[in-house]
Amino acid sequence: MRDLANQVGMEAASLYNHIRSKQQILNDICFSLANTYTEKMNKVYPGDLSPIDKIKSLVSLHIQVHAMSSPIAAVMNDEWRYLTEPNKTEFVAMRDVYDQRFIDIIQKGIDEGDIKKLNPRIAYFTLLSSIRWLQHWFHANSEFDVDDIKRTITEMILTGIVVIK
Amino acid sequence: MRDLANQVGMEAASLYNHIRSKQQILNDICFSLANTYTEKMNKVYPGDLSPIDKIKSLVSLHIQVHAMSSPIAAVMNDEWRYLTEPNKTEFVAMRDVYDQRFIDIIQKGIDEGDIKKLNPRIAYFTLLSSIRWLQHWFHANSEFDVDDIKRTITEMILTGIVVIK
DNA sequence: CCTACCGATCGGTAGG
DNA sequence: CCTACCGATCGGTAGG
Repeated sequence: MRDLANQVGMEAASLYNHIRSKQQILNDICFSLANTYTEKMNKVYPGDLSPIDKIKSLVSLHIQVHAMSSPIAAVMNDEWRYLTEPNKTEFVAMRDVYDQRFIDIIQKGIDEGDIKKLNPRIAYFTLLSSIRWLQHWFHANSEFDVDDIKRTITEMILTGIVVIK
Repeated sequence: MRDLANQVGMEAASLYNHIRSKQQILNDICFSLANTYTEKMNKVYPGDLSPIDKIKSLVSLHIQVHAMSSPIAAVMNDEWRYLTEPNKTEFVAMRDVYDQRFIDIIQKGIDEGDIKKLNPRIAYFTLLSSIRWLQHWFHANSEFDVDDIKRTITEMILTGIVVIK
């Protein structure tokens, strides 16, 4: 809190005229992002897109979030476990629903013959995880271009790195 | 340190008959793993394998490390930034060499026409990152089987999730 | 928004 | 390996 206060040019004690507690900041960060993801899933999941296109659309949001606000994404990804109850339980419940729907989409793709017969949970974690490095490496002055990243990551998830001959 | 002492059944102060400092533990963890990775790279990099087979071999080690000692992998991945000097500089230097050689292998695969024309740095980070979820999800009583994970992740990295028709 | 301060906790040492 | 303890730091409050 001293570091934070210093960044905005005041004493730590003065921060408490603007926020309730350190926990409240964590809470706000985690749920604002969780809501963004959940809203997107609520739109995409029941829609008419093919499973592959649904995955493309969700992956695109994940990359966008990491690129536009990577510190926020990093805090949610790494610090959600320090949420206090009952917020932690609520957060985990939201995440579980999101995970399950994403896995359902993968399973549907498998059933329709468009996605390989992989373990859908392993495929899901591998897919999502492949985006996470952005939270450490992507920042405003990054050497990387968002569209280049979006193209490359999406291509790798869909068809890998190997040239098929 | 109190938690750690409690786990091994002694007082925090007694720990210091066995270790020099908390920093020393972090140091030992980071460099023991960094050495494992560096030794493997020193063997694989100059070898006769094709770039694709070199990548397979390195990916296999990464998965093995995460599966066999995921807390160690998690500590190195997430806490190396709290290393003190001169250790931090040395660690980063080792990692930079490792990264560069891995990227060289990808570049060679591109030059030889076996790997798609992707940005090799983006491809490298995406590839490595896709393994990281194991540090949070894989543990002794995990629902997942190591060989199943190795097969699925390797396949996804190489040829993605889509069925080519 | 600041000064002054609190109780808890941290990594670690002295001395046995 | 323990008791006793230290100085630093943490999130946060009282009172203005």
